[in-house]
Amino acid sequence: MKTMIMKRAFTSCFTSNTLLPFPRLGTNNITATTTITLLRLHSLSQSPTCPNPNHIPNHLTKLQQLLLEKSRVGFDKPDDALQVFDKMLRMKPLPRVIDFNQLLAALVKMKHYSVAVSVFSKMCSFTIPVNVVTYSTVINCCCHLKRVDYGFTLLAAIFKRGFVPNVVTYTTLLRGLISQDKFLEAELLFKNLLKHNQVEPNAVIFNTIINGQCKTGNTSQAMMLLRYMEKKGCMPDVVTYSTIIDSLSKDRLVDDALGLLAEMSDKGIRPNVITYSSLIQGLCNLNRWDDITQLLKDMDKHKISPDKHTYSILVDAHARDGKVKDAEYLIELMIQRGQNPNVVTYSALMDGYCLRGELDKAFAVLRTMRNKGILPNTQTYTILISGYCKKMKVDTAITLLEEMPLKGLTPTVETYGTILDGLFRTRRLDEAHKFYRKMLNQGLRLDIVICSTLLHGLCLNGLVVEAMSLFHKMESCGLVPHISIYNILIHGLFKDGKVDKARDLFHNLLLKGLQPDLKTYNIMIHGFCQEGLLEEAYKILLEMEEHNCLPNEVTYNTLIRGCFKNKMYHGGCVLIDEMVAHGFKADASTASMLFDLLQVKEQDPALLALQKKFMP
DNA sequence: CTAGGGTTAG
Repeated sequence: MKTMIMKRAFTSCFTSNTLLPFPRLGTNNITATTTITLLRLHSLSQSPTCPNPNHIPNHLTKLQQLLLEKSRVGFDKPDDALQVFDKMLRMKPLPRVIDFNQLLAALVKMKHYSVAVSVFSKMCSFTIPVNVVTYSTVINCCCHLKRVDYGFTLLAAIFKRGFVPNVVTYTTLLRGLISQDKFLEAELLFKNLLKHNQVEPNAVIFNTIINGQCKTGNTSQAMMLLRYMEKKGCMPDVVTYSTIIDSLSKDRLVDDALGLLAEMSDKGIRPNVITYSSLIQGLCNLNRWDDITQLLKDMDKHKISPDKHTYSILVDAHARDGKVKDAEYLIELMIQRGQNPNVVTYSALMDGYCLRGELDKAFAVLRTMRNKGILPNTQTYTILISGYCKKMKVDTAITLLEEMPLKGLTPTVETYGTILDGLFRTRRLDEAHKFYRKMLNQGLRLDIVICSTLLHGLCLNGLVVEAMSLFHKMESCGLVPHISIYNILIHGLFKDGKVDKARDLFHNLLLKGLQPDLKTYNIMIHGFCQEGLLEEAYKILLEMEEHNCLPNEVTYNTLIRGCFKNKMYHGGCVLIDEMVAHGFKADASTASMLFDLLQVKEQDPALLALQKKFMP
């Protein structure tokens, strides 16, 4: 009870009213035994095909063989495993713990987590001996079922029965916490485990925490933890390096990632296909094709074959870059090399066609998938729906949306977001409202992204009042508005002529400690310029410099046009000089405005000065 | 040697 963990465990124990038998989780449609399975099991257990029957002293070994075979090949369905389980229950003497554990492991392999949990529950009610391995396996199932709380209940049970949780048990729980976005709790638990010497940490537990740090955007801390484990004599392995390399690649710090690749190779840790795939993805995002070619050559040299992930990354990169033909070729290539493309691969290709607006081709990909027996999933549909919406073909998009449930697919907020965006952009407000209600009725929760879509759509259609009320609703729901949400609203308010409200909202975000971004400032400058409030616009320019948010080409052009529009020719001139000094150029719109001004005949000295300055 | 935990694709 000295440690955090113990406290935690026992708290969980008391908060959950059932310790044992284990609460049933989710649905498990375990049907009655089938004759066929029974017959197969029967023939297997008496099998003359056993390599050497004389070496099988009793039925336990046969069972072991069966289990080994099954955990290698996998049960065809959870029922099979349950058959084996029932058979095991009737054996005398009872099979060893290890055999039961193997059975659970086989279920985990099939991802039938809730079935595994109910088997465990039965084991408990039949008082079949279990050990810490059994518990760890079941904790893992709970974590996969997004019930880390039950995982901790089980940890309490481990203590209660006098078992000692080990590094695997804790690693499983840490991973469970991290997968539930509870990284801080995971980190705290980990620190306490080390502090109180509750575990002898190994690479896997470190890797789990490192992965959590990477997932929460703390790659530099992950790097520090890597150095720490080296210092403690726990050598990082290929997973440690791959995890950080992947994170660096996603942070666009591919050169640092390449540095780590060199480092691991120096230390004799061999990179694998995952390491290379992560790097290739990072390079793809930066369009560094030459480096990609080099890495593929390295892989070839080290006899590491690209797998379907590697190919899918490449297909996706080419497709997003508009090179759909190359993407098609890559798919051909991967098939030739025995890596079968799957739904992810084809969805990436389809996305490429959608981006190019080639919807017929995108739809053809869907047909190809069907011909190959690859089932399109929710994301496939969302990509296609988004493609149709972008082309303003919202009716086709709606048809696809309505087709989804017929295929057993459930639209996500993302799917609805795409449809709603399409409806707003085609000004079909009643339907937008209808689908919004439908989305909520399906139990889908609003998130920041869908809110941005809605706010943008409402503002686009001049419904700023409705947008503001949704904004307040968001805040009361505990959704923390991101700066881009403010950008949408401020822009909408200005467009609607509500300068005071726009100004208020801007000050509001400052009060909340939110940092305006370049877009915020540009929107403010644009809004003030439109209203002839040039001084306020200029003050924003000074403000952004103070806040280390340097103005860009858009900032200057907006302000310069604002000056000209308001006949402040001298100010415009000064700003043009300043802009040029910063290495920016007048954009098309400013240039054409300037060109028009050169034709104006007026006795304004500032205008004459301007004309003199810019007259060819 | 024998059961449980870790890294990659939209």
